[in-house]
Amino acid sequence: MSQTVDRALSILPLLAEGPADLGQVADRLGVHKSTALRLLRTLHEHGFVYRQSDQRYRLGARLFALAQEAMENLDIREIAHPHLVRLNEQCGHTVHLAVYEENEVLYIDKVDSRYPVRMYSRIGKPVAITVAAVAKLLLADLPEHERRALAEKLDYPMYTSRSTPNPEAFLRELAKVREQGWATDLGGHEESINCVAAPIRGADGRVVAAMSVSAPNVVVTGDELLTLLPLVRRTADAISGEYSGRTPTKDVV
Amino acid sequence: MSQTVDRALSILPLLAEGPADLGQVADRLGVHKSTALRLLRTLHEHGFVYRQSDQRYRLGARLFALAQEAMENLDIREIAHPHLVRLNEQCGHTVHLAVYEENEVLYIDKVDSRYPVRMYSRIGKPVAITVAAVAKLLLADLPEHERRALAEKLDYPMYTSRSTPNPEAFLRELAKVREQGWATDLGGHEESINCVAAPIRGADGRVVAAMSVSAPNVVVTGDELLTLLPLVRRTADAISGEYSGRTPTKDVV
DNA sequence: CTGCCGCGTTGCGCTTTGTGCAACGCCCAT
DNA sequence: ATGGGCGTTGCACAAAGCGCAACGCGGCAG
Repeated sequence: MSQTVDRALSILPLLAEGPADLGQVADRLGVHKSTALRLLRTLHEHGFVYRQSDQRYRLGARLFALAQEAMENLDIREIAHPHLVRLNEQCGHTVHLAVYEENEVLYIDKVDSRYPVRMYSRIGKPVAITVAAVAKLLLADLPEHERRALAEKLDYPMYTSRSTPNPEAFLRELAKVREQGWATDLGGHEESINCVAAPIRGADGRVVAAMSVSAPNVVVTGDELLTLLPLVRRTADAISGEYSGRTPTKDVV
Repeated sequence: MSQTVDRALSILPLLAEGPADLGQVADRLGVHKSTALRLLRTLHEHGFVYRQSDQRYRLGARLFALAQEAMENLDIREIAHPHLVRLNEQCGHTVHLAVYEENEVLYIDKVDSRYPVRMYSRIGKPVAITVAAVAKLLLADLPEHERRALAEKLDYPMYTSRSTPNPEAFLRELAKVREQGWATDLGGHEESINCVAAPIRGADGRVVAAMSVSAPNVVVTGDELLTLLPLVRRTADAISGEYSGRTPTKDVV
């Protein structure tokens, strides 16, 4: 809607691919060099862009800072974290927390079996939305038409022979998940990894996040993992309770 | 320089503090609501901003994607990674890679003793610049006046009794580090953690990154850790060699 | 040593673009 | 019912961002 801002923002993904000099930026934006210069300068002032010694531009540190900060201010994440840790202590496996946002599913927290590590490494990268157990839960809760529309336009990469192959199968799976209130991924993403997941709901009953426990086949079989389901669901419900018990309006300071 | 972009970018840090509604954004920007709306819309189209169910805006997933992508495209990181892994295999301790950028030091890679994990959790957060061994190396290489100016304006938090207390001590430490070509942090950040670090240099001899090995006191004493210094330096030199051997211009595709 | 080329940079006149205003519609709370 | 708060829209005005052309600088080649 705003041309200038639009152009400026378009620079960022472009630089994400790698450093570029003024001319390259101007060309790829389809604007005059002087225009690109002004935009880059503005981005620079805000620290979104950095000028390395060879004069080329690359993305700046401010971007990381923002991503980091945004992450830490997610309410659900904050509330859920201690629960995830406790679940991890109880079962020993990797625990994930994920949210849905505009056609993507993001991991926003992780507790690994060894010790707590936020798996930022996954953030931003498209999660395997067609197979991940948490993704199924999040998508299963979308309104009918939105769910259908999304299913149609997704890609269905066959990570393994058990990956969801097409929109029809996916929608069927989502219906099932919606019905039963939990989800699994049995080797659909990586042959030897199984997951069980449960939804976290807000006060209105809508699914606001999903959590899962993952373990490799060699440690526990899919069936054994399923015995953890009650525990996972209980944890998810505890988080749901705490989340929806919150005061709905929370001031921004 | 560009008012519109300037305003739009100012929205992002503001939202990083927490979700905000249109009125709040407009107020804090000092612009009319309709203006704020247009800016937010543009940000939204680019996925930098997300509208949650209560209509309030928060930072969007695209931000994470960008931070992630930028990270992965850092040349040094790519080149260094296998070396870090090998060093980790040899000594078993945690290995870090860090760069300096506009008054901050960022970790850009990590190999933990257990298994490889990118410590993105640290990214964006200010590294303990006054005590970290890698920070000393990176700052020691700055031009005299810049180094001095930076040292003056830094804070000197006393993480432990061995933390660098003030600018004078810091500049002395940097001079020493500059001289000897390596650095340590002996319990300056956390009482029981020691690090040894070595610089990675570009073709022109400037320090482009620094790497370190960290281990808790209980595993190896500071003195024992120092015996690893030759290995660390050799690794750093190997990375330097490979890095500066590169073709200087690298096309952006 | 000198002249050329490529690059980033600057100042400027034109007009597109972003701006603030005021009015509207919606929802919630009274 | 009714009022207030909020997001949203259309519009007229002028500010702002735009591309152009010219400049300065450094590196490379003749």
